[in-house]
Formats: sequence, C-alpha cells, structure tokens
Amino acid sequence: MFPFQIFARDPASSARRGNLTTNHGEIETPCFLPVGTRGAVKGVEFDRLEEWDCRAVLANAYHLMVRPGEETIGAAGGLHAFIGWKRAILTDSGGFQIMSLASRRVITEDGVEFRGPEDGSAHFLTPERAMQLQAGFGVDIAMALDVCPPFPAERAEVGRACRLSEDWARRSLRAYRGPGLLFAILQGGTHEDLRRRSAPPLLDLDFPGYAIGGVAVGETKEAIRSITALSAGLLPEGKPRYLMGVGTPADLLASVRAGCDLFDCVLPTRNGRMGHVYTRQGEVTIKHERFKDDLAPLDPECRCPVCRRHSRAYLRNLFVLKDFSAPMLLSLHNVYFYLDWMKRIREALEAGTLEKLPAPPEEKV
RNA sequence: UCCUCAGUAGCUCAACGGCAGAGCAUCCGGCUGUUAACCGGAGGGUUGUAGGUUCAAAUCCUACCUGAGGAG
Repeated sequence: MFPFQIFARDPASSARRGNLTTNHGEIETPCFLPVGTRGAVKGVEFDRLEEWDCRAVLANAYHLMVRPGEETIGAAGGLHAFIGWKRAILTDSGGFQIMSLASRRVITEDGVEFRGPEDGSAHFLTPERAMQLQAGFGVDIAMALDVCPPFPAERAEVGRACRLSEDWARRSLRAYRGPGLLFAILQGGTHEDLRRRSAPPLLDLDFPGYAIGGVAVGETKEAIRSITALSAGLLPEGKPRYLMGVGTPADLLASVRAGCDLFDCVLPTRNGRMGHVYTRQGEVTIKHERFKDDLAPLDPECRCPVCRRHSRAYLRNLFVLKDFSAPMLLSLHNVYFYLDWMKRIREALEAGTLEKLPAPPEEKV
C-alpha cells in the first residue's frame, strides 16, 4: 500500500488532510517539522516534542557528515539512536548549503566540494554520497541532492540549477539503498516556465514524494505565495508535497491551501532565540521596552507551558539579562505555537472549516 | 593636616596640545530546506568645578570639589 493516504479535502482550496506512514510512525499531514539541523532542535528537548505530538523533525545530512560524522552515527546504531528521537526523521541532503555556504564551495557536474572552518577539512558531496549518508543514518525521509540557487540569481544560473537538480535526482534515486522514502526536489526560482519545464522529468522518475525547493530565499512574500501555488500544482496529486523551508504561520496556511503537506522552517527556533515570538494577535519582539511591565502571557489563548506560567514582563527581563532560559522558553513557545497551528489547520480540514480559519496577523503587536 | 593617584557617554575605559572615540548597556530594524542565543542601524558629552597659558586645552598651569591609597 502506498505510504501516503489522503482522507479529507478542503472544498474551497487544494488543501488535503493525509497520513504519511514511515518506519517511525505516522505523520499526520499537513505537518510542520521543527528544524534540528545538527540533530537537536535548538532550545527544545525531544521530550517536549513528543509530549506535543510532534511526529517528525528535520536534520541535515551535510552538517551531520561534517560533525560528528557517519562513523559515529553508524556506531550508535543510526541517527534515531544517536540523537534519542524515536519518531520520524527527515534529512535534507545539503543542497541548501550550496546556497548558504556559497563562499566556501565549488560546484561541478559531479557534485559539490565544501571547504571551511568547521573542522578545517574539505568535504565532497555527490548525489551518491548524499544517499549513502542518509541511508546509513536510517532516516525515514531522505532528500535527493539538489542545487538551491539564491534570489536574485541570473536566469541562466537558475536554469543550470534545474538541470543539475534533475540529473542529481536521477542519480540519487539510482543510488539510494536506505530504509526510508526518497523525495526529489523541484527548482526553478521565480521563473514559471522553468518550474513547469522541470517538473515532468522528475515526475517520470516516480519518486514516492516531491519537494518544492528554492522558495523563500530572498523573494517577496507575493512571489513566495505564487511560486508555491504554481509548484504544488505541478506535483502529483496523490503523493506528499513538501515545501522546503517555509515559513511564517500565515505562509503555512497559504501553502496548505496550495496543496502542500509537509513543512519545515527555522523561524520558530531561530526567532525564538532572537526574542521574536508568534502569537494569535501578531508578532511580538519581546525585548521592546513596552513589554517591561506587561504581565500578560505572550499569547493569552496559548496553552503552552511558557504562556501558562510566565508573563511578557518576566520573559523580557530574562531576555534582556541574557539568561540562558530566555531563548529556550521563547523557542519552546514558538515551536508549540507552530505545532498547535498545524493541528488547528488539520482539525479545520477534517471539519471542513478551513476556509474560515483566520491566519495569525504578521503585524507586530 | 600633608603626600600620591584618579575623575571623559548609563558602565568600563581610549584619545595625552590639533574634528571626543570604542566595547558593553539602552532603543530600533532584519531573520523563511540554520555558517545565526546572530547581524545591522540609531540615540547618548559644557571631558568633576572655576580660572589661566595657547592660534588651538580632555590633554599644560593654579585653586577648589569628589573618590581611592599612603603618611602623621
């Protein structure tokens, strides 16, 4: 039986409610995966994620290859055992690092060579190597190695990224021998024709799932929304669609409506550490002086342990004092908020009320 | 009572005759498959006080005030 089943649809949009079966439990979609690049969701314990019914986290094969290395993870019995997480793990292959570490890599038809200050040595990543890593880690969802161009980028560069990503997807599929599901990634930047042209060859390869990549790398919000909607429509109806790296709570709702099923984003954890939190009322920058004596919780309707116990004034004080608990507590709230937001989206989908679900404002409180 | 040293941004200190600066703090902005508990911007001064020397003084001189240390 195909691991992805859809059992409810939104009559007013392309949104669907599904289940993705993995070797480490069911992922109820639409689903948000907290980002744990190096095998830890920064500031948030796995106990909490389990308690909050988080079904999957994202890690990064490239970063784990650099540190601690595949031997260490292999000796531990795989990535789940090494990090102590029993539920599903999705690993990105390192394609994003081709963009984010652009100053320290050389890209060729064969693969990409990274060299940098992490441990002083060079690391070569090919599609085959990325598959070997992810297979050895024993992850539940592995990603093909792709090339993620930044925005803005020359059209020719985006076109080259599309061709390489397609070629590398083919090589990834041929090389992957792991226990998980392998997803391919659609590129094309903001160019509708490149997206349209890139999708069919990938679909011909018949991956069990497809991702939309190269989104939210510098474009406007409008571009993010339109590319996402276009790309989702190019991907198979019956397979999971993973929108990589997106986004804000409002982005997530819009993308669910566009037909996406899986999401990850650093915003809840990174912004939590930076003192920026998401609430039903809007976004709160906790360091602002106006919260100095605000005894209300971050979000009065939030049921997270931080909002149940602490006031904005207290959290601001911790943040201003640089107490280690501040970034942790704010990340905790944000991750809870994201997981809860996706749960509300799923419930609305099941109840057929998604159309009426209001997105949290992106304005500041 | 005398001697020595020190007083510069909220704090710690630079500048030692030639445009008064930095770090931290404060305030503001940014962050979308993490090189990020990060990056960027702004505000903030009668240089302890009062005189003097000089084209020019935070800087040199005099007195006073405050603080630290020492002597008696």
